[in-house]
Amino acid sequence: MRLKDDNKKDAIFEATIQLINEVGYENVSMSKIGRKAGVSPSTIYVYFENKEDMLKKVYLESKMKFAWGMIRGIRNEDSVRQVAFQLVKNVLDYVQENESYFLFTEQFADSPLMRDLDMSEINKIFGPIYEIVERSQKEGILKQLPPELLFAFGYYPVTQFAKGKLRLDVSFSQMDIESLQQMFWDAIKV
Amino acid sequence: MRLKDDNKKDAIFEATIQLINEVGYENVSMSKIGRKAGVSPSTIYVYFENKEDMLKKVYLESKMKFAWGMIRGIRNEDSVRQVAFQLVKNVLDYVQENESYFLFTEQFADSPLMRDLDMSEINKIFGPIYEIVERSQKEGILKQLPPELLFAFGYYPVTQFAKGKLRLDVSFSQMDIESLQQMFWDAIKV
Amino acid sequence: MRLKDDNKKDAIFEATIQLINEVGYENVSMSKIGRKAGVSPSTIYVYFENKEDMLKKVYLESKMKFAWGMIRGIRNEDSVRQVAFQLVKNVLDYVQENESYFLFTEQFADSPLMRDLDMSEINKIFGPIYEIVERSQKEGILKQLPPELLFAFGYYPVTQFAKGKLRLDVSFSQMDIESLQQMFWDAIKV
Amino acid sequence: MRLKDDNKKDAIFEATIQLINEVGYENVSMSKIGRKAGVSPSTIYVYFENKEDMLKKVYLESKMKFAWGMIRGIRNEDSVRQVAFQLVKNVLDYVQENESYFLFTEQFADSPLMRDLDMSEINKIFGPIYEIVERSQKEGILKQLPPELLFAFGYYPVTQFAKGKLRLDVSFSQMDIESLQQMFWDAIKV
DNA sequence: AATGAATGAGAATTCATTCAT
DNA sequence: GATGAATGAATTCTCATTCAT
Repeated sequence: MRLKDDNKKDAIFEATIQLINEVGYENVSMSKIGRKAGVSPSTIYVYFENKEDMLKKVYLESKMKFAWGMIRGIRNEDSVRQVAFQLVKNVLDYVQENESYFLFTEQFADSPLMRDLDMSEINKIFGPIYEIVERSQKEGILKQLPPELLFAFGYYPVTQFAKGKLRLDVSFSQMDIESLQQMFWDAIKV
Repeated sequence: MRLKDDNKKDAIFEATIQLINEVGYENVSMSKIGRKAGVSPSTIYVYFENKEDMLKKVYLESKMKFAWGMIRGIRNEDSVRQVAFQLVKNVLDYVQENESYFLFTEQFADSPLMRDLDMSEINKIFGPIYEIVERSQKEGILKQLPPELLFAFGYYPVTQFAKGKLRLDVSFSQMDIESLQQMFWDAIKV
Repeated sequence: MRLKDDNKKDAIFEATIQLINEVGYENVSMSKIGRKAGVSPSTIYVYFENKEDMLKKVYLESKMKFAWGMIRGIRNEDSVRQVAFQLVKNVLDYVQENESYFLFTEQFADSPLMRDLDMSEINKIFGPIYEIVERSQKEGILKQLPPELLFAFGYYPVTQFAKGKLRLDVSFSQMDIESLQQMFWDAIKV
Repeated sequence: MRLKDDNKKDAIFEATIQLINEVGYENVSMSKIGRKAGVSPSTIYVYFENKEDMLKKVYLESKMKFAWGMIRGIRNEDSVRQVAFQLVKNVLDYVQENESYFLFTEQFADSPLMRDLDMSEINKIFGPIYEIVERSQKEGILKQLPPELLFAFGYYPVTQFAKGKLRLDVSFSQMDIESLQQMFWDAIKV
């Protein structure tokens, strides 16, 4: 009996992400993924129930990776201003270092396929940040608004800006980073 | 010889948008679109070169509609603060009044299909706004940053927030609107 | 616009029956049927919903043909003995003249696929026979048993006997026919 | 080295029959059979050459079982009338007590898969019956016809009748049994 | 212009069988 | 002997597009 080979699963993950970024979801077939991953298309069905199951799992893993990237280096005792600046920096770093993972998730963000996924595991990762926000709101440093609204200004403009740069194949300047950090901070601080 | 019938073209546009929102892009076929539009699938090829051509045209038209919605009621003589507030309001109004058009464009925003589209016609619509921004930067009211960066804070957080609400099928409160307006303004003003 | 071509439908019917007799149900694929019928496999889907739908329709049509063959030449004023003899003769004639249709239906008689088919249309064809049976039972000529039980002795031994002969590729002698008729009659008469 | 395990072989037999009755031949795969039998699909290949070989062996074994069931309790010194009545009774009893075996064989009776099987072993079981028939024909009790023709009236109407009852999930009444016995007897006796 | 029939190409998936342990 | 992983070959079915009218 052969043992299940984790390399194969990883190769399928990687091939899926690369291919979808290269040719778009609508042009990705199981046999193309298999070919790129170096396995038979039917082997994919040893590791996943079907195409949808596979895509969802790749998506969740990518999101999880992103979440860990976002909170990297943030400590509970940091000032909320520091945290805000760090978040923006982390997002930009992650996007740049994990371009293909990032673009893959963006392409599925609005797909009906990814509705109703259980994101609770991922959201838990942001627990510490929520605590800092709450504390800072009590201290009167942050606007008294739902945290989601505050996050929105640190996440969406940053990722969309980054996406534009990736498409043009240019990297971010130090000034870009500082501008985004400052604007985020101005948006959420009292 | 009958003339090409604009009603039919419109029916095809509308059917495409509705269908894609209902069942997702991957489940939309030319014959389903034809059926919903009340025409034969082959009739679609009288009006469009092929499926891709059609989707691109529907996408561009939707984006155009959105652009007009965004600058609605904005006049050159308005203060930039007024303009900023109006933009946020316009986005939210448009999204709410044109849900299916909006969701359709969002679903394709990151699709490789829509890469390399000529958006210059659409960008022209924002000409007056660019002028106001430039003027305000000279007057020292707005941060001295690329306009795209400024816009990013008035567009992405707002649309993503709106999308979340649409998914939950709830509308925006007056406080939601004011919060988004104020945060946008705080982010871009000096 | 091309018109639907009844020849194509017939060709598909015929090809299905021939193929299933030649290689068995488990080895018949839509593409083999298409090839034999001289059409593309996808053309079959213009005429039928799917494989199951097609098989059911071919089955029902074959059964209908058989039913008409069974009552051929039987008139209400015939004596029940005459009718019984005629039925046996008709079955044998039909089987011999429509070997492929007959063998096709036999192969599906016990298939789960053909459960729950609406046979009412077909059963109606036997209405006149039922009347004769009823009449004869009142007259004390036939055994007082459910008609299905009576029919069973005129149908199953005859078809199964015929099937055996077909397999050996021999035809029925006059004596075979007369024996089956007499045995049927002895079984059901009082 | 372990020995081939008859329990496993039996489990595979049983699983095959149950599964085919439950979901139909077209939906039965080697791995489903393995799962139901509690063995790996590849284990089946230890006991059988391939799927076809396995099905044929299961079929032959089932037929053998049926044959033994049919001659149960019949002794050479019984009168032929007794024998005829007993045969009908035996068939009905067997069908009722071994529903899944019986339905399994019926489903394959006309399948090309089961053509060209060597049934001589099974036919030998009926030797004693043939002797009784021959004797009775000499004594002028039975019609002077090929035994197969005589058997046909004791076997096919009975099994088909029984199958109809099984489908409706009802059992046979004493009157059903007696009717079938009497009709069989009337059909074959002089 | 309009259309329903027709189809080649390709999709996801299944499966009997073999492989490696 | 026993097994789960692996796969080539095949299956059903869909679909964008073209054809013939």
